[in-house]
Amino acid sequence: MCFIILKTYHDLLKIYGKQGWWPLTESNGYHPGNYGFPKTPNQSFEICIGTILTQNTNWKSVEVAISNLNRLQSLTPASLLALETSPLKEAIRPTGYFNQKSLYLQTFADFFLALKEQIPSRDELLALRGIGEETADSMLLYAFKQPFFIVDSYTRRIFSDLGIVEMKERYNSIQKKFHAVMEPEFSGFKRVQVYQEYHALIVQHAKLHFSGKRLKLLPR
DNA sequence: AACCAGGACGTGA
DNA sequence: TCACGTCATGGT
Repeated sequence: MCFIILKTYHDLLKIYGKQGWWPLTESNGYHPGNYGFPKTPNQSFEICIGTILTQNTNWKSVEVAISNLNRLQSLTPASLLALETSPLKEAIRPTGYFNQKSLYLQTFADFFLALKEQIPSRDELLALRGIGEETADSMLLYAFKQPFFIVDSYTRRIFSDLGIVEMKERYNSIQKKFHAVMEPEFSGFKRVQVYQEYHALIVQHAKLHFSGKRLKLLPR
């Protein structure tokens, strides 16, 4: 298992190169090789908004929604919180679930303001409506640079196919396996970079080689 | 024309 | 805990 997790990471990196996630719209999208992002609280906030909006939805739709919010000058915590409900729903409509997501976004904006630029704990995030384990870890890893490996549906598919996890295995159980392998190999901020890249590579690979639930090609 | 996309949550068993 | 149903738009 240890070998497979590390080898797959290096294989994907070799095939696709650095992905430079999280894609930030207001700073010209991708920034491969530059791990300085996010540089400002507003950029961190934009990432968090993206993690909520992309739930069970295509990223292209999220880009449209974030662009809409930016046009309304509502991409900051305070301005998003102040935005009326109906224009907010209209702005994020392309991502679907706009009734719940509008509530989730403003709940989070309120929480983000109260943080005063401190780093939230995983439990604090999980206590918020609309933030489950994957979304919490996405925020922690990409917006707050904390070493939490993200387990999404692609991760389950790829690594269940490789025989080291079960499709309906508990989130924490799968995450532990990755943490156990990666932590001894990498340390400190390096581990954050690797977790960021690994998840991005998994998504990139899955986007290109999955059709529905069927795997068309495995890494090598 | 069904199927699914970088999920979360509520419900009844 | 487990298995389903619901939320909703947009692309293939």
